[in-house]
Amino acid sequence: MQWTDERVELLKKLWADGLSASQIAAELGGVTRNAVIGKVHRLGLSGRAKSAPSAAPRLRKPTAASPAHRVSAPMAAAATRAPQSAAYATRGATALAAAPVMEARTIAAPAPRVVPVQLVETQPIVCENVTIMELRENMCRWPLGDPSQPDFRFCGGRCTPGQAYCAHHAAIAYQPTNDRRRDRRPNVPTH
DNA sequence: CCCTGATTCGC
DNA sequence: GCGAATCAGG
Repeated sequence: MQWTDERVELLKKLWADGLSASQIAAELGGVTRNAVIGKVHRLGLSGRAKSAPSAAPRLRKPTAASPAHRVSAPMAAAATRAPQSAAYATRGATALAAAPVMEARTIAAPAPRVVPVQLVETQPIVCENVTIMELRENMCRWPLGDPSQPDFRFCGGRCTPGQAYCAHHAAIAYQPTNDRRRDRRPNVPTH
């Protein structure tokens, strides 16, 4: 990915809006938060409108050394860090950039608004109803409500980073449809 | 643990 | 210039 004028502009805007580096990275897609921070500094627009605790001259990295400083494969690190970033659509609805990777069909179909709590779960489903701004990598991206409405939220429940949904919503989202995928073992015979 | 920005320095 | 690795902290 490269820092095109448009991406730089968006970066500036989002940074000025107070988004965190990781949030901006997610919005932009194809970059890590490190890249964003690095760019921000290079653009000389760090600091933002904070109480500027700043100053705090950083000590040089004492150890250095670091033999295997970097992974051999250039993209390896980025890949592990941002497997989902590539999935984000940079183009189009910016506000939905962090939405789970789903086809239009999927968006229309599940109508997750009314979450069926019929499934047996050990714990009650806890949807934190977070906004896109509050979404983190380890938060469930299960949409709640109408994406076109201002009250649109995401579940926000805990999930392992890289996973789209929390355990509960993953169970809903990834229900095998039996008649599809027959190449998969229908069920485990015994034990 | 999760996260934040800041810095260094090989590329 | 770029950004991963690292640091320092909340």
